[in-house]
Amino acid sequence: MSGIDGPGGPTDVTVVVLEDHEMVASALEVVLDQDPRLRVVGTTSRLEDALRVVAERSPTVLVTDLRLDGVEIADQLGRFTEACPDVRILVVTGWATERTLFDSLDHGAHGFIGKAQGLDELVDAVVRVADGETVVAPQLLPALVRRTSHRSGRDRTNLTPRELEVLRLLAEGTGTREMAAHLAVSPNTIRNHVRAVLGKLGAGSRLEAVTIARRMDLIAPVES
Amino acid sequence: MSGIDGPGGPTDVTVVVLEDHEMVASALEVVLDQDPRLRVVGTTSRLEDALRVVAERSPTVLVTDLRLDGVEIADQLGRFTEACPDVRILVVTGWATERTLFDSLDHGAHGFIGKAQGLDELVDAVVRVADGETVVAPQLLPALVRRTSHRSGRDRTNLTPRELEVLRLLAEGTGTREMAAHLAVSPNTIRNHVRAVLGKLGAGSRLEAVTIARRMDLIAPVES
DNA sequence: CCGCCCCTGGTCCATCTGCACTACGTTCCC
DNA sequence: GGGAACGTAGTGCAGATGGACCAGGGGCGG
Repeated sequence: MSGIDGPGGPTDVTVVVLEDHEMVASALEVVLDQDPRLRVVGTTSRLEDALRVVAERSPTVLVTDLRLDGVEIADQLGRFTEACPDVRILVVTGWATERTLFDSLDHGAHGFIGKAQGLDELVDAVVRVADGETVVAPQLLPALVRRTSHRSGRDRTNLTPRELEVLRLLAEGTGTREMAAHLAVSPNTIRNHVRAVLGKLGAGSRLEAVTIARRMDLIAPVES
Repeated sequence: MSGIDGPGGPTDVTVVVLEDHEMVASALEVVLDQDPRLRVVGTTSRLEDALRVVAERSPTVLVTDLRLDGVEIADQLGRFTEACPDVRILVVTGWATERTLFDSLDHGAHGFIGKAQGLDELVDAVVRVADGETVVAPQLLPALVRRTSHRSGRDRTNLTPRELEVLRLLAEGTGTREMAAHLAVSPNTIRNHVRAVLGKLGAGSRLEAVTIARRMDLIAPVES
């Protein structure tokens, strides 16, 4: 446990950076390390490495990007808090949407900013997150307010888990028959789920449903 | 026109950075500026700004990422060489595929590396591109070789322009009737095009065709 | 000039899909 | 206990789609 803060704020913040692109990870490391208050103790583009480093070094802050869709955001963040309960997580993503924001915040993130932000804001966010604040990119605040006020803004699609699953398979071009086999249910059931998805998304065809879902980022922009 | 090189290589390379994410752009600027051989004279996340700066400053090298699909890569690179015929272009992308590589190289890029590369390689690539070399990420060399040898590797799908157009519309969830209206042809014609696409891609449904096309990156991963 | 390829338009038919509606068992919560 | 939501499964039907063909017109290179 490195020192968190003196009476006047954080002084020696240790940071681990996890970012998909090695080049960007390294560049961020350089930038963060230039700030006298911050010390980068780990930089990687691989989740496993990051988990290991976090467990070993117990950094003050984990700066991580987001490469995954909803379910996996939860999983990813969960594994970090599991590896080191005290670590504070700042999500930095190029895919800043209401949904990724909420998913992150719901699953343990203490900060969330987009890559559209500048470096100053990044450093500032790291420091403030280390200091115990919860930091959210200003542009996304309206969404937050909207959510807390009349609690919609997000899951107004309210697809059931099963429907989401079917939707994801759809997005991969899976046919009815295959889906039925894959999920071990009757084709009729698949058709019902698909129907429900179409209805809830307001789509007129499977194809349209997938594009709508992609736009609402219910599914990752590019599948594996 | 800043000096290109003395007898021993480039000495004062001016660089303009264009990169989607402001944060990454700034970070790369910091990193590049740390190298004594390089001088960053412009950093932006907007194409128009980059074009203006390139026209005004005539930098040695333009470092740019790639956010667009094939057609627009050509357009983007073309506008830069138009703005400043002498500028050498290094493409740095997180979406490094054979197709983006070839499209870039075919349309005036002098270097192409992925964001999976490290900072050293980035700096090295900038210097070498400035020095007159053509730099390609090592991992992508096999693709290059494959192409130059038996000249396939790429357009073995050989979709016709019209078919590509239909495919792109398909990817946006457009229905047969809409496509017919949009392209001002008969629905029958659309169906023939779709059929041809399915055949050439080996797809069994429109949905599958779209995902296959996405994987072959015939279409952009996320549409506007 | 002839052939090849592309865009266009069309037909026939079996199957799939979208739409509507019913139904049963389970789980969870009031 | 009862209701709501969910997953499962089914039926029926009109229209869309995939598969297999054919054919004319235009452009382009041999």
